[in-house]
Amino acid sequence: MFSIDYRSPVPLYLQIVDNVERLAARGVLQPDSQLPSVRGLAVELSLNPNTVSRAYGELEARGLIYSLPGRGNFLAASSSALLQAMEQQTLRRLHMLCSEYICLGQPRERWLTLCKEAWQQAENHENGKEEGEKHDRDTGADQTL
Amino acid sequence: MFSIDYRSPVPLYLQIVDNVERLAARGVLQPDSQLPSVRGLAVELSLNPNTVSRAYGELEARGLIYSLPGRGNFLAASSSALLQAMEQQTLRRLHMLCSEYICLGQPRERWLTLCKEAWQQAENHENGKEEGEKHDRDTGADQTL
DNA sequence: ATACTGTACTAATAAAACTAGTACACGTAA
DNA sequence: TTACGTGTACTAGTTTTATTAGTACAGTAT
Repeated sequence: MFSIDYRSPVPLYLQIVDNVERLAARGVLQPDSQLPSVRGLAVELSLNPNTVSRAYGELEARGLIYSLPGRGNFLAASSSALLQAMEQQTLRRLHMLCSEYICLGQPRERWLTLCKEAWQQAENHENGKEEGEKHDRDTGADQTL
Repeated sequence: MFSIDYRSPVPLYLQIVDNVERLAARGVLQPDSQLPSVRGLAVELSLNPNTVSRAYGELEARGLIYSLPGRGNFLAASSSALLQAMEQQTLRRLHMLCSEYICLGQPRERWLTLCKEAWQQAENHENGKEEGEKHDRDTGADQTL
C-alpha cells in the first residue's frame, strides 16, 4: 500500500506523508482507522522507526492524524477534512506573504488585485500544460507493500 | 554607508542586498547613479569580490539595479520602481501558492476568500504589535562605511 | 510482567549554502 | 596598443543545515 523510492531525492519521511495523504484523499483509509504502527511500518519499509515517527509527526502537525501514546496513530480526517487541512496550510503561507506585503504600506485593494492576478496566471498555466504528469511527487517506486 | 554584521547568521551577500534596498527606498541612491564597484566594496568591507558580485546579481534579478559589463553597476529603480520590484516578487510567490491551491480543485471564489482572510489576520497582527522593532533585518552592525 | 504502542535524545551521515581564490572577458582612456 | 578599470565564470574549501539511524525511555493493554 505504501510506495517508497529509496533513491529519490525526496526525503523518505515526506514520501510516507504523501502516501498517507493520498490514501486518505482516496478514502482507502477511513476516519479513526488505525495506521500501521511506527515499528511495524519501519520493518516493512526497512527504515528506522524514528523516520516513520517523524512522518507521523508531520501528519499530526498538518491535522491529518492523531496520536494516542501507547495505543497507536489514527486517521483523523475524512477527505473533506483533508481538504480543510490543506486549506489551513495555504492560509498560513498566505498570511506570511501578506504580512510582508503590508510592510510596504500598500492598501488592501492592491493586495486583492495581486491575488486575482495570481489566480489568472496560475489558471492559464494550468490550462497551458496538457495532460502531462500527475501532481504526485514520485511514482517510480521500488517497493510496494 | 553600508552596515555589515560579520557575526550575524544572515549571509553577507544578503546584508548587502538589504543595505542597497534600504538606501534606494530612502532616496539616498538616485536612479542611474553608480554603485560602488565590486572590487571597491569588497576591499572596503573586507570581503571577496565574488560575495559582492553575488549580492549585485541578486539585486539585478530583483530588478533593482542593472549591470554594464566593463562599466559598473547602476541603480535602476526610483523608490516607486523599488516598490514595483517588491510587488513583482510578491506576485511570483503568490503565483506559486495559487498553483498548488488550484490543484486541490477549489474554485476562484474560495481562493479570494482565503486572500481576504489572510489580509484580515495580517492586519490584526500588525496592529497588535506596538511600536517594537523595525522590520529591518539587522541593525547591530559592526562596521559602517 | 510482558508485549505492544509512541517519543525523546544523541550521533552519524548526506546535502546544501555560503564564501573565497583564481583566472578570464569587456570597456574606457592614455 | 597598452594599461587599468570594470563585471563574471569556474572551482574549491568551509560551514551550516537537513535527513536518517541508534539507543533508551514512557505509556497502555492483556
